[in-house]
Amino acid sequence: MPTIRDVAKRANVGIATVSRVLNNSPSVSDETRNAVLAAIEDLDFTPNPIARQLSTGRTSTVGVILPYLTMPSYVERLRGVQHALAETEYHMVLFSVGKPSERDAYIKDLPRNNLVDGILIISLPPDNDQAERLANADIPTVLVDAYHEKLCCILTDDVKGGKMATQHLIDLGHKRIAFLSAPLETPFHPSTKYRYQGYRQALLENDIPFRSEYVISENRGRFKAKKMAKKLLTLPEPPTAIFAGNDTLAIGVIDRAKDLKIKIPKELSVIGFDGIRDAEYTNLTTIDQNLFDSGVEGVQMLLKALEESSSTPCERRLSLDLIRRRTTKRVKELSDNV
Amino acid sequence: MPTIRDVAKRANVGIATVSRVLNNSPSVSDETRNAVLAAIEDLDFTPNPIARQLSTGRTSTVGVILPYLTMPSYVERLRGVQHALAETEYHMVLFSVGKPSERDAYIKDLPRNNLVDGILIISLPPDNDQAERLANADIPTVLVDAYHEKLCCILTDDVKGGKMATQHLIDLGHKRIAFLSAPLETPFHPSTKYRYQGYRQALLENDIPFRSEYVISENRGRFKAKKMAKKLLTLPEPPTAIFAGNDTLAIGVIDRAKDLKIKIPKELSVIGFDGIRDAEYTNLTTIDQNLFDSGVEGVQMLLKALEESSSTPCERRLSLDLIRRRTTKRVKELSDNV
DNA sequence: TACTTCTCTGGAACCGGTTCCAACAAATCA
DNA sequence: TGATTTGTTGGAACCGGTTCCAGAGAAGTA
Repeated sequence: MPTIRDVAKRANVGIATVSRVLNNSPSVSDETRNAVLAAIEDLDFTPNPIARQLSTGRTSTVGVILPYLTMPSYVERLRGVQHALAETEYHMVLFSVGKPSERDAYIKDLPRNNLVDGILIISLPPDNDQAERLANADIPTVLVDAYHEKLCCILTDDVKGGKMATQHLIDLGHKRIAFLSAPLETPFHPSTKYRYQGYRQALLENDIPFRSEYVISENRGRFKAKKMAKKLLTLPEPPTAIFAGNDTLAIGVIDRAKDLKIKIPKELSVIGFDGIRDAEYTNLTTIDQNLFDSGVEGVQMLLKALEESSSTPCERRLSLDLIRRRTTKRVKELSDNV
Repeated sequence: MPTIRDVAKRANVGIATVSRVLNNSPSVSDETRNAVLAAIEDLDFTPNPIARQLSTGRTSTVGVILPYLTMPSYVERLRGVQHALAETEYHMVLFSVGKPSERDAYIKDLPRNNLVDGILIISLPPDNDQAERLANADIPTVLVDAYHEKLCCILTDDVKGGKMATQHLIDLGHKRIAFLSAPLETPFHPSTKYRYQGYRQALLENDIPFRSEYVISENRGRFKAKKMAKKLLTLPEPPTAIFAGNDTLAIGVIDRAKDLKIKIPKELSVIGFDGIRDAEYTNLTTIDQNLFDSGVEGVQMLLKALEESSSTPCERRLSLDLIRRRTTKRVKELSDNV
């Protein structure tokens, strides 16, 4: 592999001049520049990025820490990150987290080891210690779908979204509204819990009594959602609407309802949360939290921080959109039928 | 940030000795080692990986080139890669490809720029020129779900899989078997075309006449699959079984069949291809091509190549498993009903 | 005792870039 | 004309590790 010195020798110039040409420095005469470019061409020279990284201290790499790619929402956010980074000089190193200890290890090491210029953490809220350390690190960090006052964040208001979903059902006349989700307490992201809080608030504000038998949050995954849905739908007084903690679960609910010959939306309204692609395919009414955009905006915020090398905490709130499709309907017609 | 020289000074040793301690060289006395370790501790020293990379020439990084994460199968393969790499010292840099020009650029640059120690290419077959260059590069390449004689490959026999799927339907007594897929000619991966070839072969071997109206390959995505399925199912003589080019499409077919009140599997058998998670949720009969394992094995093959620094082409064929679930059934019962 | 061998250690060179600084020629100014 | 500025250029130092090689001292051998 030819080096910058080989190029210098061939072009009869100094190594500093070659470096100037490589970095488009204006203070090189056209004549010299052309000679250097010719030498580069002749030798098929490519600068070694590692050497450049060592001497500049910049790696042109962004580290992305995110949960193991089990849920479509993580994938969609990652897609947004990828899309936004593709247009830049930055590379993307993926650190996928399967258990809390891995998360802690990555968050501890990454800011210190000079491997990346900036960090993007997706759906993994750091604790106070970690946030403190990240805020004081030499490189910037942006949280996507997680909040800490000391850091820059791209936020989704899950409480508000939970309220929007529930309110939509209430607006359609529903009073027997169930909430179905994965377990509320998780080692990772608390979004499900917030959505549940939104559900409770909406009920409260509309004077609809809370019924604990209408809340089921046991398992994750579409397969398990079907089991949970059966419990709800075979209650003596089943709900007329179900708010599922995410789209995947909502699709499971719909599957089960079809199996039980319950017509959607005529006999049961179902609303999801996230806005994943499957929701579109299945015509699911949902709260779209603009997952892809969250990745894009996370990158943009990080790039800005890299440019300014400022590290004041900042936050950006993503919009939440109610997407009405074909799984929710006015309850009036249901009453008519009964 | 403290450097190795700071540590050396503090421990009253030479820098070479500190380096030896960092690399667990046996030729350091316990006394000296402890002194160095104490100094490292005192100064909170972390070795700079970039500097190490420059002097050793190794980056401890694997580059993964794969199509934009649109299809669940890519994600599942990536998950396998991630899983296998997590247990090693290697990091993973992601190069996601949206259009052919990006693929070509990555394949051209990555082997030359010293950024990664090895390359994993997923579902993107290189042309002869590219393969030649990859084979002659200083770093090893492994293809996952793609073949070239000059390179190491993890292979899935799509033709065989297509045959297996079709044969399964034939074994169940079906004769009116349709094939529904995304377009057969794509700028990227030809797997769909191979599956189609398997379909044709199975028909031929079983003396079942090919009917062109039973082949539809227009669009990709579950949503579009529903439209294509309608065309098939409203034919004057509709098929009794549909082999869908992948699981996502198969799920679309099932959706549409439900809409049309066609009972599955009683009135229509549906088989998919891939073995994605959604197939399990929806109880879809499918050809499981062990996507996750393909990623794991790709990494293992690459690690082996990195260790041996040999570059003889090699190949490993992944098994294909027919997973019988609830969307295929003997056609006899159908005939009984008619 | 003298010599070889072995264990442990440190200095210097090296990886391949960037950049500070000094130098020189040509151009500008007084 | 001499002094100063401007435009280019090259050498050397630097980034922070690894590693070759030489050397000191201890241990082993004749």
